[in-house]
Amino acid sequence: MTRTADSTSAPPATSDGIAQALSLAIHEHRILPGTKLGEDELSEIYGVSRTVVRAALQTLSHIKLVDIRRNKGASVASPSTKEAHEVFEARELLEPRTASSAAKRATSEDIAMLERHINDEHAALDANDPGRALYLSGLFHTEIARIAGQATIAGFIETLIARSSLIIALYWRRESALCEKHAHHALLHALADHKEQQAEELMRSHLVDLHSALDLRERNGRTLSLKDALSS
Amino acid sequence: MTRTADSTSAPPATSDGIAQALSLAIHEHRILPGTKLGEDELSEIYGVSRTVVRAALQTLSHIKLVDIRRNKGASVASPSTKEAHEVFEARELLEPRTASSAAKRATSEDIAMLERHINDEHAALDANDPGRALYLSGLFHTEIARIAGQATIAGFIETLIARSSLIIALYWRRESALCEKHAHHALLHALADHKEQQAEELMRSHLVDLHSALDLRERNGRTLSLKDALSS
DNA sequence: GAACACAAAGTTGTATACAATACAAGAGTT
DNA sequence: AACTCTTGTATTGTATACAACTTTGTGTTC
Repeated sequence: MTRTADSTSAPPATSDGIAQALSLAIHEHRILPGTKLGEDELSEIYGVSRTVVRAALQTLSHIKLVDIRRNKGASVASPSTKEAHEVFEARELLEPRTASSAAKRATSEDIAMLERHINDEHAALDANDPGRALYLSGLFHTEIARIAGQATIAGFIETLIARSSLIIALYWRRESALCEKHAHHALLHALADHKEQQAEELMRSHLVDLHSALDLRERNGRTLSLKDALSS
Repeated sequence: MTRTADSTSAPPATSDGIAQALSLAIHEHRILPGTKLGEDELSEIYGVSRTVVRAALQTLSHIKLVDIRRNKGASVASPSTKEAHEVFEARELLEPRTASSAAKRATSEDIAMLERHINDEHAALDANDPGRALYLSGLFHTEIARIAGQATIAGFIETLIARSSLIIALYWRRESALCEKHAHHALLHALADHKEQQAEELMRSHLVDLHSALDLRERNGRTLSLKDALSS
């Protein structure tokens, strides 16, 4: 473990560093949708001026991780059910094809890295750290996109996965993440064996699984996010 | 106050307004790839402080329209040939399916709006304003994505089209934009008649056409952009 | 004359001060 | 008691001042 061990101990005094730190905290569900992100508060935490905090928040707002409203400030975004559907539909459009490309191009180092990610994910689950497990689970998808060698599409997928993390925080239904274990393992084998079509199909069904594991009935998520916000 | 009544009639003193004005200028090829965008210069032009200019530039850098390097400032991005391929491959993945959805959902008002856009585009060509014609041509695509009702994917397509404008500025080969005329007309009819599969296929071949109309041989585009920069 | 070193000018990065807006509480009136 | 208007506080938006860096031009040395 190179540089883990600290939640916020390594202070990233730069704008990108702060954006990344906040992004990680959101991915790991340590900050929940709806949480207010005051500029003064953050600038004190990271020991920089509001200027750089504002830049970080603007960055995050571009990938729709935080919501900035004029004269109202920034808060962690809480996607509506409609947005949730859109995000997963976009993933279902992009990721299967990307998995296919990845299966064609994956090297043995790539496979080793993915295997490492899966192991880390299991370790996080065993350590009772579901937030980190979720983050690593997302990383598995972004790495596949990167293996596919399409940086542009990989960037899109990265933002979609970030938003998925918010959606899961708001609308997740089942307790079991066991299905994922198998799905990721199966995907890994398909990629290692360069079975393009199989990888594509596995990815598609995996995403449909995730999508259907959400509770997206109409009772719009705002109220739920409000409740979350109050609890903090 | 030299508030020059100027090119873009209404002076947008806000950060988003400036970003939009610059984006439009880039779309219309009034600012070419590689052009330096000094903060002082822009802040004087728009009559605001560097603070808001910086925010606008950061926004544009997020959609890869401008390139910001630390301590070096901002300039209009000039995509490499690799990036150009990626952008069009991403479009070929996203837009056909989107056109299909649009064909299913298009209302008569949607069709009327698209028709208006095509007419405007022809008018711009007749008025010898190819930049504006190119911008409107891109708008045609973004409007189709919007009709499809997938705001997330529409956002992706919007950024891809913006980058396409840079790519065209750098690598466009043919003179004739006539092919587009027919392609857009044919697409319009397919959408109006709700012929989903036909719309999907037309969009795909249209994009392949555009892609192949680029000169993306390896002699990387940086030099070309430099030449362009010198000519201004 | 060419190469290097250094100085000066200009540009970007960051912090701080001030202005404007939104939110909350309280006083006063009906 | 309910409502509204006013006032005070807190937070965001913008401008400006200062620091750090990059670049450019000049002068010195070999």
